[in-house]
Amino acid sequence: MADVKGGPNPLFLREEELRQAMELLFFAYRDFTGEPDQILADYGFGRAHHRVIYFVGRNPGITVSELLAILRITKQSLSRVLGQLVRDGFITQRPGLRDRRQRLLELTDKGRELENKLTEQQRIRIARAYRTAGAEAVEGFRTVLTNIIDEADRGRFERPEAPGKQGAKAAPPKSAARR
Amino acid sequence: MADVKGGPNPLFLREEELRQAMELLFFAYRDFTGEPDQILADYGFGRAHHRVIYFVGRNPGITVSELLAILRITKQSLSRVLGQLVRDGFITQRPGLRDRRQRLLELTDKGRELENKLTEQQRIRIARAYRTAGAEAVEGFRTVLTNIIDEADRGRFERPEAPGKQGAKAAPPKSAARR
DNA sequence: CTTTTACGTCAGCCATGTTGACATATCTAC
DNA sequence: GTAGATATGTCAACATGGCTGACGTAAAAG
Repeated sequence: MADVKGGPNPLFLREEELRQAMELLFFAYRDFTGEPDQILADYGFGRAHHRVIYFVGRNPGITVSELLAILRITKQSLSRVLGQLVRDGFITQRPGLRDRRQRLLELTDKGRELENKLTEQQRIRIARAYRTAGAEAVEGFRTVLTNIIDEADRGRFERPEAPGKQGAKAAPPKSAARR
Repeated sequence: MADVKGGPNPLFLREEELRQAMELLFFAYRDFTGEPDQILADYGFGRAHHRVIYFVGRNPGITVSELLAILRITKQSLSRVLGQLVRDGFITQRPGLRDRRQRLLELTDKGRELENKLTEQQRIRIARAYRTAGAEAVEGFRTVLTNIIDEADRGRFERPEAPGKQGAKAAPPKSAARR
């Protein structure tokens, strides 16, 4: 951690730096996801339910395939938790207008309530970290994390002020406007 | 991010900003952990094995309880994967010197080899993101992530140049020097 | 000497991922 | 309008990796 500017072993420093990043990700994700679990347990749900509720809440009218692409799980796995959430009245399905094979997903009021309860602690945690770290650090946080993400999904996080390659994507992905 | 100092709807922007952070974490972690899995499958292992191998490699001589505290799982869960790794010759155990009830864990050569294979892609991914984002962004990334982590574990990531509260912790946690 | 600690183990349960096969409704193209 | 592709669902079986609870042993600590 001393030995900046071409010390005796820059490769070791690089390695150490990379490993610290990996651990930061591990610990941050561990703690970030750790809190909502008790609430979920009260409902007989797990993290998978949380993820589904979250992304349906964020993308009202999302299709099943879009959700699958985000979560990167099989339809059978999704079907299990999604089925429960629909049966228990947290999510509604309705056929697509243009394509009636699709099941457009949306949170019910009950679903929105649970979503809010679940993410509240996470929002507080992030807000605290953002406040403590300051705007400049937040900018760096976003930049690095975006670059860690597979290129295919970076579009979700494009900033309008980005100079250079600003394609034509301002809207989220494809969903959201299919109601 | 626009709309500082009381724009039309600062609360909405804040909410949006926080949700983007949550999603950045989700996608980054999804892609960061996604790659090593094929390699693990070749060995008949899963992600749990990877985590154990990683943290034992990082903290040679770590005790079982320390590992449990990092992973935040039960000893029964750890025992399953750790047992396999020891039996298969990736990790060795030896009794502690001061306290012979402890089993100090260490990677074997075989273990180190696998560790390297597993984290290689992850190191490449982080290195690419760091290079693209630049030193300043990296600094912000570290600052924000550290603040997302539970206070109890932030010590692992303390920087020597940090002004203000620099306690007396320079060495990692407690392990590492117990051989 | 008793209690606490560090670790292990057996047994069973649950959540959540997987593969493979098959069914149905609907859209698209020829 | 029929054939094939697509969106979704479902059944069955299996693996991983969490969990709880109970019990055991060796060593440290009082």
